[in-house]
Amino acid sequence: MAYDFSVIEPKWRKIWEDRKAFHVETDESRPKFYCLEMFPYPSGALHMGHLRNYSIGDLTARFLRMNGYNVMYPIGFDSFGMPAENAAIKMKTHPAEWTIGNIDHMTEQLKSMGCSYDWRRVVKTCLPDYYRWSQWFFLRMYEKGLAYRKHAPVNWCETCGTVLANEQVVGDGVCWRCETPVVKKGLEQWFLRITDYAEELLEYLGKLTGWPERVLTMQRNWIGRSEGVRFDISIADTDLSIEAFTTRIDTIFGITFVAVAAEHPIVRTLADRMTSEKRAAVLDFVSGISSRSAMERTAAGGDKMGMDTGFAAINPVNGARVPIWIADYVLMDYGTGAVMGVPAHDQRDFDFVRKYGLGIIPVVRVPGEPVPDPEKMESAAEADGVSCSSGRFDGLPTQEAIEKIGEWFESEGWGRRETQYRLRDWLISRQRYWGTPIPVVYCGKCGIVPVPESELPVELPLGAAIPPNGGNALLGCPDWINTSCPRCGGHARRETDTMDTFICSSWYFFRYLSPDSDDAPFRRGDAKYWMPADLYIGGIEHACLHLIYARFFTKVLSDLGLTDPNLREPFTGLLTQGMVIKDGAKMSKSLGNVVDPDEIIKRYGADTARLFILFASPPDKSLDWSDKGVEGAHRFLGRVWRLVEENIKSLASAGGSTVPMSDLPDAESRGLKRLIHSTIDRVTRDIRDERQLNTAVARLMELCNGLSSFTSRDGAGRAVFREGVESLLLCLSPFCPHICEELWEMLGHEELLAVSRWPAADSGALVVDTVTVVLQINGKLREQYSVPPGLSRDELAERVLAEEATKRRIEGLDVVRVISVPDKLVNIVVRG
RNA sequence: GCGAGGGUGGUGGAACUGGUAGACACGCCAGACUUAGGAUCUGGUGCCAUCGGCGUAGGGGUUCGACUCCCCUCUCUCGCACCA
Repeated sequence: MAYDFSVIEPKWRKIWEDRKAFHVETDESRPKFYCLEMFPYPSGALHMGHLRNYSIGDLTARFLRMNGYNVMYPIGFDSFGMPAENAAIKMKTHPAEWTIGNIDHMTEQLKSMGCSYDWRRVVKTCLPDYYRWSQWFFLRMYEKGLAYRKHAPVNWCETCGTVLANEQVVGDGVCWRCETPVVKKGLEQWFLRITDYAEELLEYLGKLTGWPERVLTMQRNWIGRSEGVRFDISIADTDLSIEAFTTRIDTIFGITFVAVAAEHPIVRTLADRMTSEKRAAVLDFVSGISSRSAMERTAAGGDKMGMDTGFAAINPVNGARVPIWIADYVLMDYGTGAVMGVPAHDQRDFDFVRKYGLGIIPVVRVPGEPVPDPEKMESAAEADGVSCSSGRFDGLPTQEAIEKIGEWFESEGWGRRETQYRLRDWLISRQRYWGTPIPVVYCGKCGIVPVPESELPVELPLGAAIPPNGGNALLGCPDWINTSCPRCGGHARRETDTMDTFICSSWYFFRYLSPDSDDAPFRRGDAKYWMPADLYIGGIEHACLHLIYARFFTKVLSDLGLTDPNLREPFTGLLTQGMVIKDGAKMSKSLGNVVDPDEIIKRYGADTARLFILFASPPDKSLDWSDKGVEGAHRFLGRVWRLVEENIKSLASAGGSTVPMSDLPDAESRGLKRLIHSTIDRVTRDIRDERQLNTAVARLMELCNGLSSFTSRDGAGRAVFREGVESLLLCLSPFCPHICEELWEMLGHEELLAVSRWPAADSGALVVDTVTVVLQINGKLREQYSVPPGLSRDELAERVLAEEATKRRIEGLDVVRVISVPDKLVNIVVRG
């Protein structure tokens, strides 16, 4: 009987399901492991990235299950969002229909992979029994002031017809989904106060030791903390002032101008006090800047644009009058929207001054050198040094000057020290239909009124017709929009914006734990037992999106008292899988280098697909797809199959007992026994400690090769052979579960391999009879010798020096030194 | 520019705290079995060569000994990018 995966794979999936092999429950008496994967968006079909993600996840889940852990390993679908609406228009269907159809298809695909999910726990975020809890969280946050509505300049994507959060504007200022350049628009929108958590989000990054450094750095940069001084600069000959923020208050004596953002409100105020001609010029300049997208603004290659307002600012420390300019490099949404211009010590200010011919005043010098000549400066001196031309602060090292001048500003009442973050509050409104409705109504009398908890969920009207022009379908649902005010009973309008889908994915990993809970989003006890997730596997593209939002949500849930107060982080370990590459580029439809997982599974089986993916490269590195490599993996499984099938009689008669090393009569059997246990040892360490799944596979291939060439299959040898085959199947089963399960059954086992115990390496079987040591002469390899292990430094040197070959090698040479490393080598240093 | 991670055979990739570079696999070559084989099995395969030499992006250093540690340079990928 040949290896026929098309029969074996469905057979075992059915048996696993029938025997509920992967059902899991909260069980305080057992150690838990929560293995979480980034759930897919139901775009239509799985791609190779999914296959890789879930192969790694299933391997982990199966490995830990066999190692005695109570393993939570769930899956779900992140099923709200734009693509469903686009597809609905294109294919003349309804987003719900399209989405549910895709979920069904992808569920079949996921099942065909043989992943050991607890399928009872599937979460679909587009269903009311899920999103009602997103709405419920929103209400809790609204009560606490964490959800609020404000008018602000926001990011607008014309193609998607909606606003976006800052995190969803990527690259050169384009929409994360459709890559349309994003423009600013002033709108009243809902926000979540994630900035309240900026400090903790940053601080706790230091505790996430199981996260890749790369992701931590990206989040650190995104949160962007900086300490500085916020202070007032008064405007000469007016009653006005401007607030500025700086991290380099030590350079305050070097101000030669003040720059404000084009969008800064002071610009209008000042414009109103200008001559009509000047005013028109200024407003024209400002609207020119504002109308450009972020992409256009940065595309100019850093060339800075500015215009003099004609007004002067007064430096608080010395009364110096400096011009106030409008500059396009000053951003309204960071700091105060105004900066003090210190060209001597800030490259941007320097560039600006170069262009517009403003002055330069150096106020920091290199210790031991004179004050630099501003005429001869070629770039700004941004490095620390000592203060100069700064009155009584002269001679202070930069850090000390920052400290002292900051104190001075506070004591004079000119300003205060402050910490700034780049992180902005999370804009969650979306002018889209296919999302979680925001549970508020607008009443003419009462204003914003939250929908009472008892009326949740606010269900999305499924009858809505999707407008072909891409607008929000909810606007076409008057019966849904028009409602009564929960407070006064009068007429009210429902909020027609829905929530950002990243809300859905910010807490789904809690819902998995209590999927049937209908009086709370999840049960506290379940969360206490399972959270935080021990390993989270997914792509790095979510480093500053989902992974920040989910951390924020976890902290909020904890502060709302819904979870243990100590649960501050959702994911202990994070594994960011590498991309799947083909022909040197990421798989993509436009390049035409996509390989369809379905076809691979159909042609070679899921076991082969998984094995190849796990073998071809370490999980966190990119993976080069190779059709030949897949065939190689398939061939290997064929060899494993034949190893059992062709020896089944001998294997069956061997029984289950193992023979200790000392009872093995021949060297070959002892060698195999040693190989078996060193393989178990290495594979276990590779998976558990290093996540080096590719080398784990390599070890198992070596074991298979060793078993294939093993000849003494009688008596004690037969028992060792069987032990080897069983160990191979046990260790290989997390990689390719179906074939291993089938062969396991052929060996006469009734218990499922999937729930069998992972083998333990017998340290007694790891001992070796001899070791190979090498002779080096001046560090170059010359001879190899077999010696007993454990010789001392001197014994080894003596023994190697006594060898004829050694003597020949050093004959007539002057031995200067002999270095001996036990069990490794002897290096003879010679001269002449 | 800043930050992170890489650069090892024809290819994907191994190499524990410095101690036999190239595990394992792909490809290739040769052979066996076959009507045939893109099936399977066996052997070979870093480079140059006659001993021997050279090899982990390049250059320097530390060391008895360096893919591994230190310094410099080049290069690739990813992320951020006027953040005051």
